[in-house]
Amino acid sequence: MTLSNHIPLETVHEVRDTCLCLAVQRAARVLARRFDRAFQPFGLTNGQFSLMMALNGPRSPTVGQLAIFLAMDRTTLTAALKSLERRSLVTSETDEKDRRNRRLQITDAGRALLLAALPVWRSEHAALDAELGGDRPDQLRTGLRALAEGGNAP
Amino acid sequence: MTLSNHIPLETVHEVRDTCLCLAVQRAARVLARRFDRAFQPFGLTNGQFSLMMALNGPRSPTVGQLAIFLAMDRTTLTAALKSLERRSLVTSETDEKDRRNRRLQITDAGRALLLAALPVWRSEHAALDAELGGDRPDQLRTGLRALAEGGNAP
DNA sequence: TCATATTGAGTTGATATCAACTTAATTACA
DNA sequence: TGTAATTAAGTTGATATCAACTCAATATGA
Repeated sequence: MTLSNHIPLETVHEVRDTCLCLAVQRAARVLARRFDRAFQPFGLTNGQFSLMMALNGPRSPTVGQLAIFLAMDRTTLTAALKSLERRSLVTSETDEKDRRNRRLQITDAGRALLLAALPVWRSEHAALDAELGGDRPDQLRTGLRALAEGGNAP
Repeated sequence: MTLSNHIPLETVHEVRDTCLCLAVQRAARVLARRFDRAFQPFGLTNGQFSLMMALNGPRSPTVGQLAIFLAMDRTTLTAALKSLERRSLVTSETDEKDRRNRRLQITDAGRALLLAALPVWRSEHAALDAELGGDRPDQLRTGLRALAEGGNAP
């Protein structure tokens, strides 16, 4: 190691201890694994659960609208939808008012699967809240919302 | 839509507003994009920046140790290392004391690239801290650490 | 109306993610 | 010592992620 381009340990620790990007990626991996495993008996991932839940609103969202809601790149969503459509859990149809739009719907089978997974989400999430304890869950929700809203336009 | 398996809007909103997993995934995507773009001039992603920074400690970590630190699956890390080794930013060698272990090192070229990217990390992160304002950055760090420590064993 | 700009969505290519499984080295204990 | 259990790491296959680019439909303005 040349001294000329050495990086002081202080700096290494600064990044490790303060970088919100690193902290969020770590937490995201831990929670993704945790909920993926919880939903595994239903053949769902945490992302598929969130996606399908978002299709239960009063309006049929477009790909773009759903991508913004999930703070996800549109093209990532296109790929994710492919496997859900293949499994007939979600369908889509061209919006006849504006044929550029694709309106997404959850199917009865999708809704049934989601309903079956819901109690698992509730208990897993209650356990998580309890583990964090006190104000932390709400503080996290507030902070994470601010992070996501700070730039959910891919 | 059959009424028999309808999901009440209340439930949809409950998941949308309280699910920490969804909130973390959203924030993770937003921050990953933000830092990926900031590091783009250096040909680095946020993950590569964090990974390489972690190789600047006093000890040469093994694949497994680094995976635990990043709360990442070991096999994901194997794949990530492949492209960094191909670019000669990172090297590895078998630990002769225990030949199952692979010890990872950052190269001079890797350290130079990291040093060049460091000011960008500092300014981007300072901007982020400022956008969040007040206690939020520290509250987030505390909460995210608790989330990650709650289960960083893949 | 017609040409241009804008918008919504998809494809391609690269990397990221993890489960399930395999291989190799070491440790434990009979 | 020798065999079984454990540990570290890798491979394969599926999905996730996004940048760069393309295509089609709609909107805008001369």
